[in-house]
Amino acid sequence: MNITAAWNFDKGEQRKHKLDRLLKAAATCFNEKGFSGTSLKDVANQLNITDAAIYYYVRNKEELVNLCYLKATDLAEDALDRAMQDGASPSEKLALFIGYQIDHLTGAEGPVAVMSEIPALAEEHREAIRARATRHQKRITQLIQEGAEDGSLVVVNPIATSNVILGALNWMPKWYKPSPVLSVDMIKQSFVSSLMGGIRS
Amino acid sequence: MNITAAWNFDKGEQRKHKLDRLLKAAATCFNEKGFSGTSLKDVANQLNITDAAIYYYVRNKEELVNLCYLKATDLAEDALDRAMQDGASPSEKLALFIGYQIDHLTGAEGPVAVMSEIPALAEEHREAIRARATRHQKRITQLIQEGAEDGSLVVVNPIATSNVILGALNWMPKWYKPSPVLSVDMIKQSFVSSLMGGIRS
DNA sequence: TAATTATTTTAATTGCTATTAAAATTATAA
DNA sequence: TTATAATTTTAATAGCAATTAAAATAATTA
Repeated sequence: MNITAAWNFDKGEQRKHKLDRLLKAAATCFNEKGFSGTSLKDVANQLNITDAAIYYYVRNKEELVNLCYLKATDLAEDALDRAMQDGASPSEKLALFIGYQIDHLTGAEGPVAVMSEIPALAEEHREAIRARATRHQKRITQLIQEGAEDGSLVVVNPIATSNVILGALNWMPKWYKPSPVLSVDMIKQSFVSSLMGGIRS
Repeated sequence: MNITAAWNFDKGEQRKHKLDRLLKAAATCFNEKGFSGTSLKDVANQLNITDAAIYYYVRNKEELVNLCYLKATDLAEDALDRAMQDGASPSEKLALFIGYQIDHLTGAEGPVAVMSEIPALAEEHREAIRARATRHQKRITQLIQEGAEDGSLVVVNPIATSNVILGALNWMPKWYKPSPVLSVDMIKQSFVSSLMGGIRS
């Protein structure tokens, strides 16, 4: 019985693990060729399976993007949540967020899909993702605003500034690949320095 | 004869103008739904013509993206060229480049297509675009480097920094729309302040 | 081992979309 | 006006890619 339970557990885990690999393969393709430019065969090839096998893990292609975008959203929110917890000042929170998010984008949970084809989502999913993305950006804008108010940040316009920060981060999966010449740590320092030095007072 | 020449001139201009409108409609669609996610019918609908009519102006869909990407590349290079001319120090050149590029992204030449599906290009075009994009980024990296050397900029890593700047700019077409609350001028100031303040010594 | 369940593949089917050719329309020139 | 050239549309064609159902294989359980 213990054994049975253990096996069942493993099976569930195996399935989850395979879905995970599927999402990673999909994200890789999407970032490279876009959602619509990626065929299920492209994704399947990366995993040495047939395109039809994908349907065992996912209802359809749309669900595949949706899961990728949900994961991307989860990670972004997680980075911000943790930054809010760990940081003392708005300025520090912002710097931590940038670092945590870069960890996600370059870490083992990745690759993270760039959310650049939200209109391709089914209406329900689209609105859900949009709402969370909007909320996320508002939280960051708010943080910048607070920093401006308490004097720890010097900001021309909080909305534009949040777009600068999120733009630089969103674009990362487009160019990043592990490299000895440009370590993740170097990237983090550089991003924080470039993005924060300018608005930190 | 003068009249004939004038008419011929106008005809050529009209054709050019229509191609121009075509490219703008295409860029709008591409930025919204991606290259592969955009059908020629989508583009045609924006212009109140039939999808087949597009083939009078362009050989095929691939040429359409290529022209969009060529235009995007031209504009980016133009912004940098002019900045190099007009600016005195590396720091000033960089700031001018950011401003000029935002002018392009928000101005009447736009919308400018985000070059996010380069793999969709035919091999020849792809390599040509890639080469120019690489060169463009190298010039900016170089500029940052020079600024670091002459002490006008403080930089952790020039490559990462150029990615921050280009990422923030590349992402702009994804969120920008004319708005009275957030003027182009405000955006320019904000971008320069956020992106430059941090690396300016 | 035999039976059952899970996973993957093979082999259709279907619809969409790029592309083309021919026809129709519109504009220009004589 | 009439002929010629430019532009657009209508009406195919053709191929790809998502999806599905049925069959095959592999794994698990009894």
